[in-house]
Amino acid sequence: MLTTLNALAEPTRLRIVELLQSGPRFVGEIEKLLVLSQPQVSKHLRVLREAGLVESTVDAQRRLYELRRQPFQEMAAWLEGYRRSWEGHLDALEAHLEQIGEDH
Amino acid sequence: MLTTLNALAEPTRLRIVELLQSGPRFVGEIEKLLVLSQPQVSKHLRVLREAGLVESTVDAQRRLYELRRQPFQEMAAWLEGYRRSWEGHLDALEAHLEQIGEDH
DNA sequence: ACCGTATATACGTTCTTATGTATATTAGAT
DNA sequence: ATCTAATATACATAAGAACGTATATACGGT
Repeated sequence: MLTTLNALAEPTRLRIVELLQSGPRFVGEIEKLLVLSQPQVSKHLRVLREAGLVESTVDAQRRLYELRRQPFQEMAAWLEGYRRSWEGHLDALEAHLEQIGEDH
Repeated sequence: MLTTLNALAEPTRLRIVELLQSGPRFVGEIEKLLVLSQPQVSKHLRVLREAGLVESTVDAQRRLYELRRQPFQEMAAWLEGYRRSWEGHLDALEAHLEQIGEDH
């Protein structure tokens, strides 16, 4: 979770991830679309790759980068814990409704 | 989103947030439970507070800190975008099955 | 074999941020 | 009014990370 959060908590990397949400892109595409220097893109992609957020496939001398599902699923699962911890805090009405629905 | 991610992308702060998931705590409690220096706790709580992740209420000279729901809900909503983008991206087989089932 | 294109890496520099130590603030108790 | 407890802040230092510039690597085309 920490490595995922750390990778995303950088403005440029978050922009790259947001871009990749629309589909896979080559390094050069990212560079031009987001107006970044080429080494900057490669460096950030490396961090994202090592964090498991993206993976690349080779196409001649170009590399196509795309998002991996897993870390996003893990974040969602992690957030579930918080959602539940709040759901668990039932107020009087909710507790009553819970009670009523119990044996259905 | 960035400020939220940034606040969470620090080991000590993430530990504090995880602790607060179990319920509100005083600064001194956090300090002892996580074995941190007092200024360290205050500083991190400040970052979390300014990022909107926690809020504090005053009780005599102590301050009770607790999580705020909003940023977690926002993260969940943000992740929804990614979940949907994958649901939408059908591969060849899925697209075919989709095609077949079209007029049912 | 050579050249150009695409991407990655190395290195130095700067900026940000976490930490420790010391001190300020605030509130309650005596 | 003074003392103590709880928390926040200031300042200096150190560690990590991002950026730019230069260079290396890998691959296709000629």
